[in-house]
Amino acid sequence: MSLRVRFAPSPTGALHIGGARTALYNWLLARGHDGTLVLRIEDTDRERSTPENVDQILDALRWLNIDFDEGPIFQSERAPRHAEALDQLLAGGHAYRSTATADDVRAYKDRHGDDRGFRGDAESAGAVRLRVPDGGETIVHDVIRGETRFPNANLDDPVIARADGSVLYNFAVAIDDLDAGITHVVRGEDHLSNTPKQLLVLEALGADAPRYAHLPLLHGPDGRKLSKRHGAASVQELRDGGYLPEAVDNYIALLGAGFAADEEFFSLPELAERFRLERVSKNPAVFDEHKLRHLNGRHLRELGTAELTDRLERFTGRTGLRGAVEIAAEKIQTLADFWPLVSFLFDGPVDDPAAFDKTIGPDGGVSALTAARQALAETEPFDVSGVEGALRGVVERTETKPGKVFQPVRVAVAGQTVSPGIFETVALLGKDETLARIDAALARARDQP
RNA sequence: GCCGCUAUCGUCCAGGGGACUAGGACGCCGCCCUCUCACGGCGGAAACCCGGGUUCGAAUCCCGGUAGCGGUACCA
Repeated sequence: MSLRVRFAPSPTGALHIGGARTALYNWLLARGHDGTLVLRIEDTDRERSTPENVDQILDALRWLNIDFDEGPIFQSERAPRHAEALDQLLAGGHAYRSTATADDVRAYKDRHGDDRGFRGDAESAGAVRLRVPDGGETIVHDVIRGETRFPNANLDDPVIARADGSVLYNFAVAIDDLDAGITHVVRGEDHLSNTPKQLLVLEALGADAPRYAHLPLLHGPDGRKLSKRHGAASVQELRDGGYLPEAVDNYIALLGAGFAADEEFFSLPELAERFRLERVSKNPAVFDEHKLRHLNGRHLRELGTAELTDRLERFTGRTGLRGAVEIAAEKIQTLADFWPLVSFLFDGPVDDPAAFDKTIGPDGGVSALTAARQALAETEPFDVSGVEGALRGVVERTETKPGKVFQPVRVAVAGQTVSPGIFETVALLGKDETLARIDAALARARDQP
C-alpha cells in the first residue's frame, strides 16, 4: 500500500513541541512505509500566518531533520477549488445558506435541549452551513483509539463558508486532503471532535475518508497546556537552549510512541523502523525537560569530538574550541552547558571571590599553590601525564589530600571550583599561561590577607 | 451546560485475564569510582483513581462514579 501522509501546521511562528511531535510521527509513518509525506500550511489566519512565521516553522522542521516529499501546499492558494466544491454541495442540497448567528444557535438549543444539534432553514443569503442528517451517527475510525461514535442528532449544522464566500477550516482541510490523495491523517487529539464534520463533508461529496489517528496532547509539569511558563514550549526555544535535534527527535518520539521499554536511545532511522501508529499511547503526556537533558547528554557524546566541536563552535560563535571540547565533553548535557564550564580557558579566570577565599584565601591554600607552582615550573614535557606527575608529587611530599592541592590550582587557573579535569586543563593552558595565572592568584592572596 | 477522549511509580513507557512479589528509563536517596563537576557501576524508596459486576482468578474485560483534558467560532 502506498501511504500518503500529511502534516498541517498553523504557522504562528513558533513550532510548538506538540506540533513537532505530530510532524515527527507523520514523518516516521511515511519513512517507515516508503510513503509520501506532504506538507500543508494552514495559512488563512492573516494575523498570525505571516510569511515570516511560515519561514520560522519551516526552519524548525528542517532543524529537526524532518523533510517533506511534497508541498508546502498553502490552504489560501486553494480558494478556487474550495469555491467549486462549495457550489457542488450547495447545488446538491448538501449545504444551504443561513443567516443564523451564534445567538440563534443558542436559542435553538434552549428550545430543543442542550444536546440537540442546530438545524437551520435554507435562505437566499448568508453563511453556508453543511446539512447534517437528523438521524444516524458519524463514526470516526481512529487507528489509535478505535471507534468513536458521534450521534448526528447532537451535531450542529457546521458553518463551512462565511457569507463572503471564504471557506472555513473544517471544509477546506477535507477538500485538500481529498485532492492530495491523503491516506493517513495524524494530528492532535484536539481535532477529534472536528473529525465528524470533515467526514460529513467528504460523505456529502461522495468521497472516501482517509485513515485518522489522533495523538494525545502534551502538557507541562503542572498538567496544564505546555507554555513558555514551563521553560520551553517551542522547538526554537529548545534549539536556543542548547539541545540537539537528534535528542529532541528521540525524546518527543518517546512521548507516546509505546515502544517496548527496554531501550530508549534511538537515532531517527531506528525510530522510523520501530514506529507503529497503532502502538501510540492514548494518554496525554507531560513534557519532562530532565529526561530530555539526559538523552541530550547521551546524544552529545555519541557525536564524537569533531562533530561536537563543530556544533559547539556554531552555538557559541567561537572558534578553536577543539581542545576544550576534548576535555569537557563528558561534563555537559547541553550545548549551553559548555561555555560556562570552559570560558576561563579563553577569557581568563572567572571572578568568583567566594571560590577564591574558600580554596586559596585563609587556610593552607597558598602554600600548596606555591609548591604546585614550583613543581609545574620544572615539568617537562608539559603534557597531561607530566602535569599529573608533578601535582601528585606535591600531594605526596606534603602528605595531604589530593583536593588540598588540586582545588587551589583549579581556582587559580579557572577562578571557579568546577572545571574539566585539572591535569587536562593545566596541560591545555600550557606552562606559561598556567604559571602566570598561579602567580596572579598568589599575588592576590598576598594583597588581601 | 452539552458532546467527546483519557486514567499503572513524581514523570515517560512496558505489562492487555493466571508467568505480578507489577518491569525499564528519567528524577530522587545511598554506596562505589574520583582532583571539582560530571560520566560510569551497584543498591534503594516509589504506582495499578474509587465502587460495583463478569470470572475459579481482574492492573488487565464490563458498568457507574470521580478526576484530568479536549471540543463546543461566519479561528486554524
